[in-house]
Amino acid sequence: MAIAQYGNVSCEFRLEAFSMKHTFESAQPLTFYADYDPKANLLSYGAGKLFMRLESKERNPKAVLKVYGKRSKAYSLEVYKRFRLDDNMDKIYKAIAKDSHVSEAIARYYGMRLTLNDPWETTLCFIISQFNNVKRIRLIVSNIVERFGNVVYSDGKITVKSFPTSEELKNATDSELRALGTGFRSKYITSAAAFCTDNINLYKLNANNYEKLKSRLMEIDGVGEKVADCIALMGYGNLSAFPTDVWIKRTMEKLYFDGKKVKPRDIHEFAKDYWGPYAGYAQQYLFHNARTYREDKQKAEKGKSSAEQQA
DNA sequence: ACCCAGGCGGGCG
DNA sequence: CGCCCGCATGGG
Repeated sequence: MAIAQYGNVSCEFRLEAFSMKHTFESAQPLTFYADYDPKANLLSYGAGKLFMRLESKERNPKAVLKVYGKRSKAYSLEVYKRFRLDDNMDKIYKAIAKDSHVSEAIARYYGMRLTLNDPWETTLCFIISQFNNVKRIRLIVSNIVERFGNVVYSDGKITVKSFPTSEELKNATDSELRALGTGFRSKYITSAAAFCTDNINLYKLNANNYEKLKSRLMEIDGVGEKVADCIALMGYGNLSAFPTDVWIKRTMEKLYFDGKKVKPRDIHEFAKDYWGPYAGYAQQYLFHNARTYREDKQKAEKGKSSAEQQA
């Protein structure tokens, strides 16, 4: 593929630890509707009124991240912020790699970053995530962007739409949303959209006060403790948050609680004491490892057994 | 057929 | 408070 067809390079980042592949396979809000081409390691998506196209040349552990688009300072700052490129991964890895469980996950998914997403976008994505799986979350979010988003880029080959604002969604009808696959979550979506438009300003919440932030977010219909943690982590960049979903619960019980069933409160307490201010990064590595390494092992087993059958 | 998926709100004790 | 249940939908 000719680079020219992507337009001009607007900025370029040389990074010590950045993997677009692992970042985009790790089930974060922007990956729920981005158009990602793993062969070219090229990502396209709409963010607010921006269109982003990024290409990563990975030279593990060094990477070059090229950004195609408008050559402006605001644009490059947006990319910088969203991909948390100022995170000192060396320092973070040292802080969370306290045992082989985390250090092995870091080795496998070296360069995976948390992303910093728009608060409303994160809220909607994780309301949809409840009692759902990643594949379907991706589908539903894409459907919503396709149906309610505005075109931010179009070149004849690819069209990219922005994520709809709460105001753009609050008047959506129930049947309209259910047609997009939202199911029983449809009422949460319209209720949250109205609340975030009229009763709370997500853009004025204090990102640094973890407990306060979480309790404010839980005022939103359809946002409980787990979803609030996801929003705090990926929508506000509060790295103290430790979202405890079914995967993390199982993983934590197995690795740190001797296989015993424990409550999310016990897990939060452990995470806070053990990983401290970077607990959120530990969570993302354990979560991605639990899902992906398991899949890879299953594929390997499958390939092995079929190979044995053939032999 | 049955079980599971980045859970939540409501109702009950 | 804590516990239990129903909730839509598609894939393994």
